[in-house]
Amino acid sequence: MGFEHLKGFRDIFPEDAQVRLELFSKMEDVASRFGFAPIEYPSVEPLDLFKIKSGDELVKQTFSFKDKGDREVTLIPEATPSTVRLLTSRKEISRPVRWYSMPKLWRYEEPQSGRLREHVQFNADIFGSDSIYADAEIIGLATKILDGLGLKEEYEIRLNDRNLMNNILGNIGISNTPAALSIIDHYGKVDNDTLLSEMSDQGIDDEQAESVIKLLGNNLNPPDLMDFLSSLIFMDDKTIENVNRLEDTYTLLKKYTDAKIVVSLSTVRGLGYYTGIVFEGFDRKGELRAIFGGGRYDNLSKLLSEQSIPAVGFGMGDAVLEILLKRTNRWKAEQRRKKYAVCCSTKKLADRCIDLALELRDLGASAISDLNNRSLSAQLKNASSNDCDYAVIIGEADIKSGKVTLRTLRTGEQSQISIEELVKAVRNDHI
RNA sequence: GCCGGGGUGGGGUAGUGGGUAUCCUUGGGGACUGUGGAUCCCCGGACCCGGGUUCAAUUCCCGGACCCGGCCCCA
Repeated sequence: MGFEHLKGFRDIFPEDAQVRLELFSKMEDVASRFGFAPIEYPSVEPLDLFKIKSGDELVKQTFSFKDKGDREVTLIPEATPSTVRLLTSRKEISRPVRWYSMPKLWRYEEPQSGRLREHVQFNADIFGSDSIYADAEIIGLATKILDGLGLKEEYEIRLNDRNLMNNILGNIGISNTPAALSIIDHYGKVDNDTLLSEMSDQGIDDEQAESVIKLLGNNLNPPDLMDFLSSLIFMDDKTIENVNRLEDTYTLLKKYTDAKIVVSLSTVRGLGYYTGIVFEGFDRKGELRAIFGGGRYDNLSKLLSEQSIPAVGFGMGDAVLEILLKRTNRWKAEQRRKKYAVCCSTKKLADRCIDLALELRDLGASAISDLNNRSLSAQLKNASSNDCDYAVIIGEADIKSGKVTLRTLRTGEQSQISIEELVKAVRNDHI
């Protein structure tokens, strides 16, 4: 019998792991350029940390268990509560705070495309600013990451604002806002008749429901939002203010990216704790789940700590991103140091191979020598299947004159060069 | 939790109610007496698991786990 990974988990082999490593490193590089500092937190936390925010539905989908001290603990299903915990535990940190992390997250549910039971999520937050500059900066970070991956033409950003939606719904006469938002979130997944009956179940009359549905269908060019809304609903001062804020954020965001940006009034994000802007990134073909998503959550720190700290952040999971990169033929390793296989013609020279391999490694190259005392032809075969760029062959005759054979494996060309020349060439390759 | 689809060596496949389960590839070893990925030879490796029907199940039936996708939910 054999063992396999658990359902919804992944084994990742070198050909993918290498690309992932580079992907993560690019994300961190952009975050660092934006002045975001890395944090880490435990993979196991008290279950209560997540109950406070989201309640039973979330708890049902966690990998949770009782520890030996009879405490309810869980593999973390999201990054934000832990991040807020770190922030609120150190009151001297000067604000605004820009933090990022790349945790593994777990959710216990049926796996499907782009959603697994274990995934890695890039997560970034800004704490201590309630301005549109923070909103634009955090979305800008997400766009710079994707743009840096060459995806500028492949995705779009959908913007909306929770305050705006609350005011619109209020003006229409709908009081049960959370229920209405939850139904709005279904828009596009179910037909409009279903939406109508869902609203009806929540005590929203048909006229109100029709007014809402009329708002949802279009992805708007943000500058057109004011005219669009004015033509359909009553605009009080508050709503006008919300629209202006969203349009101003859009204007700022244009500084960061040329990617497509729309206002999508059906993008509300599921959970109730968002308090301002909400946003999601989608592939433009609309085939995949959200690439990233986030928003402003000014009340969460109060719930967890009694401190009131405005916050805006997003998460970007590895699963959907990987699918998108593969579909657009961008899933390949790029930066790789040159790899040398140091081979010898006879077993007697094996020790010389070790010496030369060590020297090449010191110079920053990747170098291997044979571990199994195999024939030269086997060593070369191995070099080729290990994806080496060059074979350095140490032969009996050559070594006496201080030379080796440098063979370019891709072309088969080879030449005799002195070890000094080799060292010089390798060094130049790795400056 | 629910629904649909799927399974033969590591990958890709042929085939069958009955005999040592086909072929390609990958992997390991060797030959070619110092140049690989060529050629030749050798070796390893599979019918998802359990139950049922049957003289006989990899094949038919049922169930389960797993994989792919969808629902629910979305962090």
